[in-house]
Amino acid sequence: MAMSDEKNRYKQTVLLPKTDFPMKADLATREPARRKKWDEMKLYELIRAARKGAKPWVLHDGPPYANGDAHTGTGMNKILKDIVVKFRTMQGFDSPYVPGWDCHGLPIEHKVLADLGGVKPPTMTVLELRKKCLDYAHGFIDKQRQQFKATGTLGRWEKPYLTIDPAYEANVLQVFASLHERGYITRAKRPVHWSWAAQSALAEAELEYEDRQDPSVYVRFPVSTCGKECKFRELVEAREDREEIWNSLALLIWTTTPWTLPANVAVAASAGAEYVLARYEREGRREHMVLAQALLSRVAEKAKLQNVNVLEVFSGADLKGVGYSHPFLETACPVVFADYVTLEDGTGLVHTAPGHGKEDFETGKREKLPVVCPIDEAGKFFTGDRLVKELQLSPAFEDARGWLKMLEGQNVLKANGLIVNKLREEGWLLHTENITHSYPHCWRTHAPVIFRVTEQWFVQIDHVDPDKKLNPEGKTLRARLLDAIHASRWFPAWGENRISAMIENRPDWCVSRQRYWGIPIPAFRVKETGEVLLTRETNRRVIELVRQHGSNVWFDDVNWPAEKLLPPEIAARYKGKTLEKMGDIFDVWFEAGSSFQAVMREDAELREKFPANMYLEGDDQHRGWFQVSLILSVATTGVSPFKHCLTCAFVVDEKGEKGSKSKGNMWPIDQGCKDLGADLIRYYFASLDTSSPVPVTYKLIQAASDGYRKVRNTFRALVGNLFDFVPEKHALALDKLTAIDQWALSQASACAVAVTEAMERYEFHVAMREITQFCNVTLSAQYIDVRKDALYCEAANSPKRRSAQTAMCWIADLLCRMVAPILVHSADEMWEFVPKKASMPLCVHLAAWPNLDEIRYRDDQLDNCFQKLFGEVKYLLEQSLERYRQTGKGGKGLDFKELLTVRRGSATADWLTKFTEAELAEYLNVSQVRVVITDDPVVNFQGFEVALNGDAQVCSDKPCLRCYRRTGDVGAATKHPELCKRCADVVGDSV
RNA sequence: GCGCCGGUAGCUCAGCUGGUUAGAGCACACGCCUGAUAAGCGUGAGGUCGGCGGUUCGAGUCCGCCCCGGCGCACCA
Repeated sequence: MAMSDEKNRYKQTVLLPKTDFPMKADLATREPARRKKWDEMKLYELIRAARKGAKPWVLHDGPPYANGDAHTGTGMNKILKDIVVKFRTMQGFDSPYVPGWDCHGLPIEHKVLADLGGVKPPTMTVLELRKKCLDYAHGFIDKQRQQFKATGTLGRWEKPYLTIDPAYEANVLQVFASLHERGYITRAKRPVHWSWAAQSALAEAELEYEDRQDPSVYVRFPVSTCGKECKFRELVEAREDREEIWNSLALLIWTTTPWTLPANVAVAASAGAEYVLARYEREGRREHMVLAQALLSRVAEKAKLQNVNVLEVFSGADLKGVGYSHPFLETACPVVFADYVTLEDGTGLVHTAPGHGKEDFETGKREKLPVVCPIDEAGKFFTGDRLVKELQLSPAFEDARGWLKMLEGQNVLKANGLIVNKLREEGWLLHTENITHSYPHCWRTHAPVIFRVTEQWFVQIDHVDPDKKLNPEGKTLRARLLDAIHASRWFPAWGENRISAMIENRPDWCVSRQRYWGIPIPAFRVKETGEVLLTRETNRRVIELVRQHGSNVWFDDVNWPAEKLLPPEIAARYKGKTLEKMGDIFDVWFEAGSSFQAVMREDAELREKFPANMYLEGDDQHRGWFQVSLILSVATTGVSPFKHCLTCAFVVDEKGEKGSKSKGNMWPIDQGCKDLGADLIRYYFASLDTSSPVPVTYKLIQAASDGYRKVRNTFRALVGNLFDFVPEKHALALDKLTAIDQWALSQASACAVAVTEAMERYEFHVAMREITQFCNVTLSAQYIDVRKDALYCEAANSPKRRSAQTAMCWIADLLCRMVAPILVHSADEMWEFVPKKASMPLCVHLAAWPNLDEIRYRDDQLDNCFQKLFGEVKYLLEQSLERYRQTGKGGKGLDFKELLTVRRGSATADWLTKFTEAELAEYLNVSQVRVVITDDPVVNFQGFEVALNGDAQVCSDKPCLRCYRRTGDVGAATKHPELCKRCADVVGDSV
């Protein structure tokens, strides 16, 4: 048909958007290609070179453990780090990222041993075992490196730091030597958390509290002797029935760890509490016992005691001088007093075993009680003479009742049951039941932990460093740590409180472990005398040898006997004696915590940049890496190793359960990147508040893809309209732009300011929200929609069109830069479509963050007018149009004209008249607008009096064949009878 | 048990120092457009702002108590 031909003819003159920037992201194939390109162009090195000499801003990587896959949690951590680094880099900082791995430690040793059948084969040397551990670690470093790189994270992947590097090991020893020289280190016999499954001491950070069922037992400890001055004795002696009482009198104690009963050496009471002497019957027998008054009824009820009578009530202090005989070892033990004895549970009489509890140990120290600990590394009772000796039994003890025989070699958990049964058989057991309580477990083996007194190396948290330079005020390390914490900034802010509380309460740090896969504590022992040798000189020698040969020198007795590890003059001093290397290694936390020294203060690229600007890890690191790093750095350098500390929460699954490798509800991060796209995953992490638990599932991430697509398509619309725009040639000056284009730039500036501020606070989800809002509302629904006519239909080089293009080009550039730290692949792809000036770098990651001083273009008046126009007038109009559409008289905006009635003198009239009717028609996407200013009341369709009413009316004017507008002047140009005047002018003679 | 943080539409989040009918995006329903098209635009529905009480002329916003979730500390004998 002729009409259709006509239309096609004019269509060719419409400047429709044109771009090769694909609408479909196709992340799965494009992302790997882009990363390959980055590798080939050595992007990371280019960035380093470009920022050389710039002000440094370093995020120091906390080393993930080189074991297993990198899952979503570790992946999120790396992504957040990369966002920060890319942002700071764009801001112009020299921001190198050196990833690292934690390579020593029990989990790897455990895995390797498990592959060997659980224990080190006798034929295998320690060196051979360590070699297997090393290979294992290397395998996972390579694997995880690939997984992390799949997230688009840039860094010095080819030269990471590894805690197994000899140089790193030497630095760990250096930190230790420095602590030692400053007096922080002590070797002492103390109760420590002991994992019998891992056969090693554990630090606080290596404990996990889990629920566990244990026997709760009430045991009678028979009263034997009472001192002469004993008030309790006088009480009983004053009674006529004293004979009967003495014959069946016991202290009633309570415990949930029956296996510690053999180590019992005392009973602790509260001097201030009220106790009773009670008579009762059970199983037909009459007995007597002492316990706290407040707990009598509860105990009596539990144990179903009959005819309970309180014979005497007295103060706990009256028990001074009471002695009892251990119920099965028959040793004579005292009653002591301790302030931690409470009346909440139990009997008010506390079974005290200094070998198996921290408080018991302290009580034991004060009361000069023996420390008994008959349990070996594996959590089993000693055997034979060793057991007798440890229990401090007299040589005459014959074990007539078979207790020792029963206990010998038993695991503590098994012993629980055995002891309870035998106590019951012998009649000591008043009552037993099972209780569930949370109990510390070994974080790796998940076996319950026990307290065991051993000799260990400790870092003393309350030590006062004598060095006036580092510690001018003579404070304890604990106090200085709290100062350093306060001097750092914490994101979120509550992190400061959390770690402060932990530091305030923490005990000395037990840094020794009894394992193979780690860095040795470089102490020697004189075999003949037991003297422990650890000096500045021996440390120096060992550090030097480890730096040259690695920590294996300590474990290589063939090539490196003790003498060779000692400085010659010291070896000479001990001539004739046998020196041996002691067998402890460092807690792995000590290694990781030394990274401030081994990496930040040593690495050629980072050396000058200590302390780091940021540490960023999961919030569990408040008691882990943050804490140990702080301790070691403050103790040896006097300052916190970081200025900012940012934490993220754990990753959880759709049920809100903590993701864990063992549960299998987490997937490897590279698999997710492959399936969903790294940028989408990055977008997802950046769009929610990572300071509270982060749910991560494929479904949730896919749901976020709409937001991602909106950014992509908005950008596409912008650059699609820039196909014929060359900034240098066509860009207009700011003051020459059309009002709506100026407004768009003003909005973009506001967005950039908000985004920058959010990024500075590391609140990426706020930044993403700003960007999303900007794309969805300001750009897509308001600005671009309205500018289409100018872009498509005005003459190619008309000021109006060039004005719109100037703004769009500028906004496209801004948008691309703002999303670059997050959508690392897509932004770089977008970058290729931003019209380039000569000065712009090849890759967006080499580009600068929008300079707020330059772009801070705001026009409040303009913002106001357009906000009202789009917010109020347009809404009014659309409602009006909707009413038409619902009657079936469908149609697009251009089929309508709008009558705006405004009350004269109203505020609305004030700003509305700043627009011409033609502008209003354009901005409201209708064909014509008529503004009527009236003195009469303005009434809306519901009959309410308002300042402004909008009334859409079907426009019967003929539509322009080219621009669809019904402007009323179609046909004015004789040459183009189907076109409006504007279009006729634009088309001219070209068709 | 103690402490910290949070509980706002189906989802992800805004709501500053208390002040008009509590917002946005997505999802949903309905519709428009077919010149951003595996796009775009519009309208709509949807919330007792965890619960109860209090302060106030007025509270999502302040106070108290309680419930739920997360976390930390302590859970010791």
